[in-house]
Amino acid sequence: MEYPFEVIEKKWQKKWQEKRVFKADDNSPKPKYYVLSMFPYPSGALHMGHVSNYSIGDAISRYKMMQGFNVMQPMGYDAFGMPAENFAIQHNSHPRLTTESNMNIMQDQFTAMGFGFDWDRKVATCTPDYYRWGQWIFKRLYEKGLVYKKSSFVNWCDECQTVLANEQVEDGSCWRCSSVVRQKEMEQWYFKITEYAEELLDFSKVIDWPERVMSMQKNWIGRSTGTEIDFKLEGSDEKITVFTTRPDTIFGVTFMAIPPEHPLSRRWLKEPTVEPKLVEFCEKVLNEDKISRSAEDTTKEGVFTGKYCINPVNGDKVQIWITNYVLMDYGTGAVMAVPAHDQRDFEFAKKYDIPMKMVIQNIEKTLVLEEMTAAYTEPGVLVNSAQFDDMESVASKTAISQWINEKGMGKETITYRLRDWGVSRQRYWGNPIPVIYCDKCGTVLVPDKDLPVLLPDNVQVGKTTNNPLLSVEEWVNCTCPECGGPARRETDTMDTFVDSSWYFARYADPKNENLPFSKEKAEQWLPVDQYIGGIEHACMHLIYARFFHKFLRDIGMVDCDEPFARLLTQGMVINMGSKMSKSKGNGVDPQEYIDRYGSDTIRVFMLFASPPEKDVDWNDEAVGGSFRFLNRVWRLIENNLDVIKTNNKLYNGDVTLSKQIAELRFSTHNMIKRWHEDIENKMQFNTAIAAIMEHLNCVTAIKDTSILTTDEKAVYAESCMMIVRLLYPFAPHICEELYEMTGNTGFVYEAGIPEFNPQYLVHDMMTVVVQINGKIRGKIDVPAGSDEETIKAEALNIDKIKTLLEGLEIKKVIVVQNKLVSIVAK
RNA sequence: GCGAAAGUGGCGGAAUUGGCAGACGCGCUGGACUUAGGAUCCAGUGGGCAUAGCUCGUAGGGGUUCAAGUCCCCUCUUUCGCACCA
Repeated sequence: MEYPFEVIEKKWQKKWQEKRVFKADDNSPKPKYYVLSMFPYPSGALHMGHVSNYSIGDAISRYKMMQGFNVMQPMGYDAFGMPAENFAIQHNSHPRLTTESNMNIMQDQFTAMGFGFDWDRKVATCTPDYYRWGQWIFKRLYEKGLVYKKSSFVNWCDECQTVLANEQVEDGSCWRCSSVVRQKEMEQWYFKITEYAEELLDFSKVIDWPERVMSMQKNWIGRSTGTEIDFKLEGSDEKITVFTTRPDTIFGVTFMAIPPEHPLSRRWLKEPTVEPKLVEFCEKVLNEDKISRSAEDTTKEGVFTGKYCINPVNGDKVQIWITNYVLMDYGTGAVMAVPAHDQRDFEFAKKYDIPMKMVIQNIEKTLVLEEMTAAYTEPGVLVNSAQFDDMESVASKTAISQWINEKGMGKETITYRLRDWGVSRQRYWGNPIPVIYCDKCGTVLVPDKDLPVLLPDNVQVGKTTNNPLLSVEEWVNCTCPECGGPARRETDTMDTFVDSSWYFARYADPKNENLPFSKEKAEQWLPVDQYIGGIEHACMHLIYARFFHKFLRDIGMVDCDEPFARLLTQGMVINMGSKMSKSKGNGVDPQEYIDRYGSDTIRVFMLFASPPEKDVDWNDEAVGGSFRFLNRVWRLIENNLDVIKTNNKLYNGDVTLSKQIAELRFSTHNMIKRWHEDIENKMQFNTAIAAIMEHLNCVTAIKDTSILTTDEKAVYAESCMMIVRLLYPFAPHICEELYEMTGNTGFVYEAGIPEFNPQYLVHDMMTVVVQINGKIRGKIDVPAGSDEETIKAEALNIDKIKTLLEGLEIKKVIVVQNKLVSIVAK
């Protein structure tokens, strides 16, 4: 017989809703606890990843409710984005319709899973009352000089007709349609996230983040200290600035390398005397896609420009080459090439027969320039470096850098790998950028009172090769807010990562019509105490959100430094060793299993299968195991209703119990202790559940309760009820039902959090292991707390030990109280 | 190449201020009850052997220690992140 999960899950979902159990109260006197799981993209169905993610969040949330916190666990939808638009194109529909219908379907699934979300705080990023405030924040960023527009080369997908972020390009192809991505020069709006690079590297204000995520972000931001050095162009006052981390090699520069995108390259290409092969080369490189151009095995190529610059430290004439291996958007976009001491420059110089100059000699003084087959990049002693000769190369870095600074030839500086965030997207289904272009007034921001710039519905999605919004003429054409003359709207929309960069703050004050959220509400609820989501967001969403939060702090909207105090990155749900995906055909639909076993079983399986940050391997048979476990709990309570009902809470603690029942009491309190530790310290729900299973085994070993005394029945009743209460965060529906069946009123969490009694965790007798030379040879039971001498004597008195020790000399005996005796004998 | 994490039964995974390796679950084997079992219950389940016991065993090799999955050194493998970042 299976327990009636279908009936009871519906029943309790309804009750929770009726009693507003998960409503986060703005006026509660209880301390707040904000649990947040990353909101989903409304794809139309919850997948196993969501179920796993939200089962973790819900377990934490309900645990905190038991502890008496005023818990806020909100949920919403990351509802803008390209998939909806592409789907609409294919099915000749409208993104708004499909998105709304998808959100409705998912809402039903959320309900069926019974997750404890406060739906009154729901946020859907595609609604005007949400995206209005994204536009508002865009304007605040702009006012602070953190938004700018520039032309640069970006990843462009012809098929999808939009710019792609770097992470959306896989092996040179579009992640969605697999067509080849090319580089296209476009005007784009950028957020100056680099302004916050230094602070984003500082994690001292987070409480608990995975080391892994922090190091990924540090790596991504890529702080690098070095020196900027100015090289004057020959016969001109104009200069070309390089960034180098190796000022110690400055005397060894033999050429200058710049990319085709460099302003000087672009200027020289337009000169009438330009060599055709230079133009040809630049065109070739610029048309190459970013991925293959930057691949490690790409051959280094270049063309000499015929121009020279002057090395400021020694007046050397330096050839300027346009090359394919220098990046325009890192450092200054120009590299001083030192072939003798940089492998890339070495390869290039060899290929084009450019001179080399050795300026660092190894300690043994055995380096010969003509015999080098690779650049010498190790530390050494400076040579050919004027007054710096004989200086140790590492120490010379500072000395040379200071000297350069004093002479006004350059300065020490810090460069980041992190680039400014390009937020323009040439697509329809996103947040309109609140900008108007006027022939007279130039770029004008839409006044606050006119926000939001509404996304029009009557757009011809997919019918144009330009921005879809261009097709809505009555929307594009507008009047200039400043001069009242004719003007045009910006037709790019914002990257959807902008929408998700502040949603956690909107949940604190979701209905606010005057601001994104009030300062008071933000102070009340932020930071998020526990954030849960996938590791794949480590370098994107989680950096963007920290950036936004710090900006919002700087304009006085929030007062904490970090948005997410604790972060848990949950693993993926995989099937037969690989990630579930449609293309692999190994996806598993949660709904099928909700129907078969109920949501409590799915939750228990997810949480029990492995620790939350590890991948969960989906296993049909093991799910059945979780179901069996819940059935065993159900039967235990159902079969013992009388004993539990009449004896629960009767136990007064100070009575004699049979050995078995004393052991049962130990098991109960041991379970409570382990449950607390596993959840509180390690968030290891798998071992917390294992502790409950072990205890269940202990309870079910008692077959006949009729022979028990009243006190023993009370202990038994407690041992049963504790299962119901401790299982609650993981399998809430069945626990609410069992709690009610056993004569309780209200909800399980209202009973508070069970605490163990340390008194019941003390055993009278302890088993001590006896080792001879490290091997276990026997065991003894001794009264707890026996002194070392007694234990030692007991151990040496075991017949078997005596036999084994015959003819041996005891060198040493180590006694560890309550644990073991280790005898060293020869 | 650089950086990080990890390697424990047939499987998912427990156990680290060093102290009985394999908790809990899946699977498997045998049994009970059954017309039946994808139900339930009981027993067993790391390998080997001369099987009341002994012995080997936490990727491999060395070391420290009375005692090592846990600490130290070396090697291998896997996963993830970054990858011409000057």
